[in-house]
Amino acid sequence: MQLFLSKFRNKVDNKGRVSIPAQFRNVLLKDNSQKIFCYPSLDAEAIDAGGENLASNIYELMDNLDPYSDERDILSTALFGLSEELKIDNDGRVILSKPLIDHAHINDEVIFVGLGEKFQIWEPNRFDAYLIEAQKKVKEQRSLLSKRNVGN
Amino acid sequence: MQLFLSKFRNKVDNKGRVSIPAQFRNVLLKDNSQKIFCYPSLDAEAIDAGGENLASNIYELMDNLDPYSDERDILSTALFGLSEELKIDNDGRVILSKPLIDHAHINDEVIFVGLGEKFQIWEPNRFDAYLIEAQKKVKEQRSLLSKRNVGN
DNA sequence: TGTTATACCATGATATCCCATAATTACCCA
DNA sequence: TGGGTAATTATGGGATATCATGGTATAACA
Repeated sequence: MQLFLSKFRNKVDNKGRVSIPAQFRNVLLKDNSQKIFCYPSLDAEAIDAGGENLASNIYELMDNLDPYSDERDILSTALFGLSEELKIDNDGRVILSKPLIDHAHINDEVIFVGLGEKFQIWEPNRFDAYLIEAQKKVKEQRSLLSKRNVGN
Repeated sequence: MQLFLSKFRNKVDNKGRVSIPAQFRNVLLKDNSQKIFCYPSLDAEAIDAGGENLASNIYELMDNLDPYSDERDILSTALFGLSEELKIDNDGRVILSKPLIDHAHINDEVIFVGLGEKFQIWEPNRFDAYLIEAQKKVKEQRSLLSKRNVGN
């Protein structure tokens, strides 16, 4: 499978349309997708997205549950109920739904971030803040590591 | 598209009519249904619904139970006794029956939630409460769910 | 006859399709 | 290598189709 890599900043026009970066579209095509599968990210105020491959991963999770159990209904409410398949139009654009926009606090611009088998869609400022936090954590980890090294 | 995905909020007009979301209608068409098969949800104050596919799955499930078992009696009463087939009119609407409305405490608006092979119809406020619980459960179980993925 | 369900029509909002354009990138060949 | 040409891309706008929803008229019914 080809991976989603790198990041791109695109505009949301006044009809709510956003271009999927061409590089990502190419990955999706290899995955046989004319649509993207998305859901609100569990850990971040961002949208998780991908092609058939990502979708079927989620479907497989559900297949392991008893079809008529309470547990399955509850999990599929959160997984299927909050997921969406967005059609990619002839110009390579999608329209993000209101719930997804709200979850990620998206305005008139977004950042697409490749994460390998999936990608995320962020409001640019929030993504920057997230990056800074992430880098801070990396540095903390590193200083912990180097302290151990001092002992040698 | 063949699974019920995402959620939609629609109005119930003063004749009791509700539009089935177009996306769901498309799934039903693939399933050859001009009607929806509904019954009061066993574990929730909501309506379970789907097309031919759901109906036949439930028949099948019933067939596999011992004809004289309590389990079968209870299930067949709970499901078939209370299940209904609602005609979809030319504008894509159905009229919910009084018992279904009562079970789900529906007023003048509903939420349609896709759960994969079926969907549910909720009174919006009750759904919101249920969704919060569902999200909590997904987060709890996430490590379990994602461990299965590691194998890939 | 009054009541309820069904078919039909109207409308505003939204989504979808198609085309235009400017900017960028890929390509080719001297 | 350079420079010009052709594709690709992101983005905007207008026209058309679809959708949810309300209303009216007709048919079934009891």
